[in-house]
Amino acid sequence: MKLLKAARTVFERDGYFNASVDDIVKEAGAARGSFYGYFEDKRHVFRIVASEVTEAVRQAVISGSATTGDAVARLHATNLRYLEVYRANAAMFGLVEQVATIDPVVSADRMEIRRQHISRVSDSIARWQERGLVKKDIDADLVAPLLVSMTSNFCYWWFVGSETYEWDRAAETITDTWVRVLGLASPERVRRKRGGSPD
Amino acid sequence: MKLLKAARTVFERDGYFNASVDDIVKEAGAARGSFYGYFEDKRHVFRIVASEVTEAVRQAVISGSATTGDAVARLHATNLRYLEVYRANAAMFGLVEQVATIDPVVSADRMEIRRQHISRVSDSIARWQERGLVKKDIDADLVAPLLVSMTSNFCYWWFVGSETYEWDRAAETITDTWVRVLGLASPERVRRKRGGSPD
Amino acid sequence: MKLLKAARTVFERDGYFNASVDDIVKEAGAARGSFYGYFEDKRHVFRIVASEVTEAVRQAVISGSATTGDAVARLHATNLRYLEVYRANAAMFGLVEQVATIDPVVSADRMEIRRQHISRVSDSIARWQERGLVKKDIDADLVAPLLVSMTSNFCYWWFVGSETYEWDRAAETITDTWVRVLGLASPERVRRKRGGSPD
Amino acid sequence: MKLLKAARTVFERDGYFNASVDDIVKEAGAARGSFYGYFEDKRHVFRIVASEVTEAVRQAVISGSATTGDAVARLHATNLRYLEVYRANAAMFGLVEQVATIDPVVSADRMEIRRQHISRVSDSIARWQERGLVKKDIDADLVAPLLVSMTSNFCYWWFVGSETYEWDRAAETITDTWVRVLGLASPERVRRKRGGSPD
DNA sequence: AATGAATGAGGTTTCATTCAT
DNA sequence: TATGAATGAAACCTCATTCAT
Repeated sequence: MKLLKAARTVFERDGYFNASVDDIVKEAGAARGSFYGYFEDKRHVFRIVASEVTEAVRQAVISGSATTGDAVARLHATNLRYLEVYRANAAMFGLVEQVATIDPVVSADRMEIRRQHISRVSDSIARWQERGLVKKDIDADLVAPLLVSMTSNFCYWWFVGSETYEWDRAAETITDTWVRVLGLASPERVRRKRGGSPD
Repeated sequence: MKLLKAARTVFERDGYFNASVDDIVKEAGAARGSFYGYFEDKRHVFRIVASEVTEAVRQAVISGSATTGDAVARLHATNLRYLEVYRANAAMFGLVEQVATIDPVVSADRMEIRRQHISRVSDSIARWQERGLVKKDIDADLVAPLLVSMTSNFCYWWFVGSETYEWDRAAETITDTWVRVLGLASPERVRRKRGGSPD
Repeated sequence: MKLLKAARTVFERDGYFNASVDDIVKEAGAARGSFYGYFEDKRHVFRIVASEVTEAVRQAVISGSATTGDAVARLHATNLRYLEVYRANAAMFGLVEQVATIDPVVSADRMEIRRQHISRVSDSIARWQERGLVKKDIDADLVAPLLVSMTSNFCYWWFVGSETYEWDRAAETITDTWVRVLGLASPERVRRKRGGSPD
Repeated sequence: MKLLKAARTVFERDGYFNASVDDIVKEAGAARGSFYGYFEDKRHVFRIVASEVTEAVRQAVISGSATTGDAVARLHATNLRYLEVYRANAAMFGLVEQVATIDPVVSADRMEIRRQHISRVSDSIARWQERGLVKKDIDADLVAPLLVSMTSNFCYWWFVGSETYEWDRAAETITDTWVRVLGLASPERVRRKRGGSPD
């Protein structure tokens, strides 16, 4: 919708706190009062805009859970999908972090994404452990949040902040680091070798 | 100083955006105008309060660079120091993340801390590589920011957010994860050519 | 407009410096914020109110430039028009002098009025000199500002200050003084070569 | 005194309204509170500074009342004295006009100067009329304030405002204009000629 | 639904003045 | 007398929100 699109434009341009309802309606070419026919207030419209983005991240993180094929290759594919979604929505994703610090609803959304992300990683680890690809002494309840923090926060400084990295090398190093942390062996390697110090 | 202490109290209680200069002077039992004898505005007083905290983090991260002794033990000590400083200043540290999104000065401070933290980790990795404790093919320019992201963001969700972890186990898992990522062998282990989980 | 009228009322009653935006909105029966929908600040609204008055003066000073008829009679008519406009807008005219000392825009307006006034007088003198009603050795570049100063400042003390003069006698003395300064002879008098006090 | 001098400096530099007590004590190198040991408030210190200036003008206007000698020459001398004092104290004199619009005491002082100036001119006219140098039909009660307005306001625009005139020519034209207004004949001319149309 | 003028609470900031030392 | 920190009244201005049209 016109106002929703305008809101996202203004938020991305000015940030949440500098954006005023006025700026949004001006951007949309609408009248001041029209805004309140659609949204309760600035928070409300932000929550809606934000949910578009968080949904995209959820998709990137949740999908592709095929249980067959090469584990490392699939992990890498998931990581690449995550990096791409993060980069494409960097501005809004930065804003979600910003607004989460003051809006309980956005904060809850943000936590829910992380929760799901962690959950998905935990499940993967458990599956790998069952298949003997990851040692049983890996504490998934701690390692999963650590890996999610590592990846999401690295993306934050890369795509929202001003750190610059080379795409391929960064993506590969991320996956490589996951592999080292988990001692994740490719199924082939498991077959061939005994097991698992990270290479 | 009275107003500085009050400012920190109010910021930690109400957050940056809900805090007003009025609240601060009320908390300090001072008059409205007194505030402006010491600070230019709310931003200014926040920057000062924040710099106290960022300085504490800097100390935790920078100090203790003895080059002898057990590498893993010293890494663990540094991590513990970091966790303790983060926990002790959790509220303010959360605020720094919050305000960094809108105040360029706080943002620059925040970036500088990260830069120094990464730098310190890079240096450690380089030293370990020279001593043969870490393989040369570890890309410190990417692994250092990844490790810093992992640790700082995990602390954020733990101490500022509402995730709960058991202190000892979390601390040990963090160090353990660093060790796995780097393939860091204790000097002894290097000598004895024996694997083992870090203490 | 409601606020503009209220602003003028308050300015005339309290002066520029004692008037607050609050007083103006209270006088208008409007809300604080309404003011800023129309004006940027107190200065701005004053400039608008002032421009109404300066425009009135400009009209009084510029108009009626018929080139025929009795010179003295027409001079007197112009002077009367000036006195009337000054008296009718005395309060505001005093304020313009007051605010001109601190607001560059009002100051520029004030100067422009004087410039136009002087210019108009200069032109008249030149015309009279061409027609032989005023001697060529009159230095219009100096005499015009002197006459304008005389008239406007006399009005200031009369209508804004507390000096009191009898209307007819003052008006006639002013015109009479202009005539003496310029040695302005009525066309008839020039023809008849007879002196006479201006009507 | 140190504060008085500083006050004048600050007033002349910043104007009355922009000048703060703070600026004055800073200029004087004194402490905030010291000011109130000497003056009641900003108005008070301005009144004192102003009275120095108004006294100078009073002197220029009142003195030199010798009743003998050439009338026009003495008039010119008085006018020159007035111009010189005005020019020398232009900044403060402008401020007096400014502050007179809001401070009753300064306003009264300003009026008193004008009253004395007018009075002095009236007396001169009366004396000249007795001596036959000025016609009896000149209405001194109106012509005196007109001449004072002319001279003082011309000086205002010249020395305080931004109008520029050549000193000698302006001074002579002023006196010349007085002479025309009054039909003032030099005693010599009176003796030689019959009477008095201004040359 | 759309409009946009009007609202007024809420914040910011200044500065003349006081007062304990 | 000198100091300068503290005071607090009084102004300023913004902006989310309402409401009559």
